[in-house]
Amino acid sequence: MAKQMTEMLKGTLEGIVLASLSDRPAYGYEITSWLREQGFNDIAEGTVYALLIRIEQRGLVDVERVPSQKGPPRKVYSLNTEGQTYLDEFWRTWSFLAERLEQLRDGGK
Amino acid sequence: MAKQMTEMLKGTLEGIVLASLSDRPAYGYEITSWLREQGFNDIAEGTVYALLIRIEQRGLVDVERVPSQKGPPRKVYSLNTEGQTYLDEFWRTWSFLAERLEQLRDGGK
DNA sequence: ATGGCTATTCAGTGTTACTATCTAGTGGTA
DNA sequence: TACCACTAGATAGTAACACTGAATAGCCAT
Repeated sequence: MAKQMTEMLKGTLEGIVLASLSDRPAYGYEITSWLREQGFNDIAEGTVYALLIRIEQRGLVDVERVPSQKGPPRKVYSLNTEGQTYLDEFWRTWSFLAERLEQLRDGGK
Repeated sequence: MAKQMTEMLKGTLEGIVLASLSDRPAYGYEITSWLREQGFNDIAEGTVYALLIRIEQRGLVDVERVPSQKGPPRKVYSLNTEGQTYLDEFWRTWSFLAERLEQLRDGGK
């Protein structure tokens, strides 16, 4: 992937996934496919799974193992209350950053 | 600093500084102060200096040593052609990401 | 049984911002 | 003089995160 995108995703990819989970629960493979549909063509599967493990260990999501007809059991993640709080905080941080950057882009310093 | 902001700055702080330099040349201490004015209260000085060394080594900026009446000589950085190209690429990457996030925020998945 | 799709895990790497500390030059003040 | 504050830059070590590449595992069709 482009190096700039890789670096820019740090911190934001987590928010993207949490925001997606706030819409509806999903499992890792599904999230990866969805990200690719959204244009994040080069996101590695390993990246998504590592992220999911992190947010699970931080207690931001609940996990349920669900059998699949197409392969090994899925780990379905859903945002819990703590995760929602964290997501709200993410949006505040994002908004601050986005505002500063928009100011910078049009209008110079 | 808030951990979310720390992670989100990875990749974007570089663009912010480059964008600032595209407006006018500046030296490290000045950039740090300016960032604080912009609301990035907790950015460490060491972070800015490290970033400036990186973009210098990548050849994105030109450097000039300028004596100061207030202290040791300043290293004044200015964006060069290569840096401008890199900044344009940064804005494209940022736009993509910002669009995706705005979509996510209003409208869900 | 083999290959293809689904699904998850893991070890190792590179990049970046942070903390904490250090060096240095200038000017003011006790 | 000695000390302090402000200006200005450098550096060693740490934490966090996305990536690479590979391995494991289950299901189905040929």
